[in-house]
Amino acid sequence: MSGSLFAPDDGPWIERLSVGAALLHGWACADDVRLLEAVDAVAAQAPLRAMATPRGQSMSVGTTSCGDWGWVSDRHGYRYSAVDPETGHPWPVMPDPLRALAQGAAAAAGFAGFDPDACLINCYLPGARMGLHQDKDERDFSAPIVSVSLGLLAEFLLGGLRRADKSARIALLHGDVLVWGGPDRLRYHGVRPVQAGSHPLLGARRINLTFRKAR
DNA sequence: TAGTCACG
DNA sequence: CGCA
Repeated sequence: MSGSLFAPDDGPWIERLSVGAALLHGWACADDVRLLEAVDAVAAQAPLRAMATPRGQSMSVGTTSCGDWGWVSDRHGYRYSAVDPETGHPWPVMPDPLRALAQGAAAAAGFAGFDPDACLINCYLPGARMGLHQDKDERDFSAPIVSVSLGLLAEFLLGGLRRADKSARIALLHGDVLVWGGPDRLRYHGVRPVQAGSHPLLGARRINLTFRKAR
């Protein structure tokens, strides 16, 4: 005998949260080193930076992107851009391990055929957070959102379709993948301030990868 | 309103 | 902590 009677210890397992949302526990754990190497390669070409909100305030997360489109924010608003505004260069190509992970996770959650053209990379140091918001800068909402967590624990907030709706608190651990789409595609969501800590692979940080179909 | 902060 |  080995392991707990109450928690699986032999690989990923899928928790269905609602009709269009699923939490894939530990889905990315087996590939974590490869994924982190890919993220580092992207960040070497398109450095993480704190973006400004349209009201001029600095976001607490460090952000970069890869793929055909990158999500950007400045005084002009939120939008997708084909080039990194910091360098004027196109975003780095989406590394194959990242694309494959997103496609596999989407399929496992019931969204076969997901073909992301944008991967937003957010780096959370302790204290960093993400306010409640909707992902609504994409052209159409038929494709799901695939969110991969690496490193420090995050307390994720999954709200409803209206800002005032109550949010559920979901613990996101290293390797967890959260997928939401269909009737849940426009759910408000956010991340509570990340608590201090240290992860064996990533140290004192959390990396989140968010895959979208922007166009 | 992908933000912060004051107030109860 | 929730609200404005």
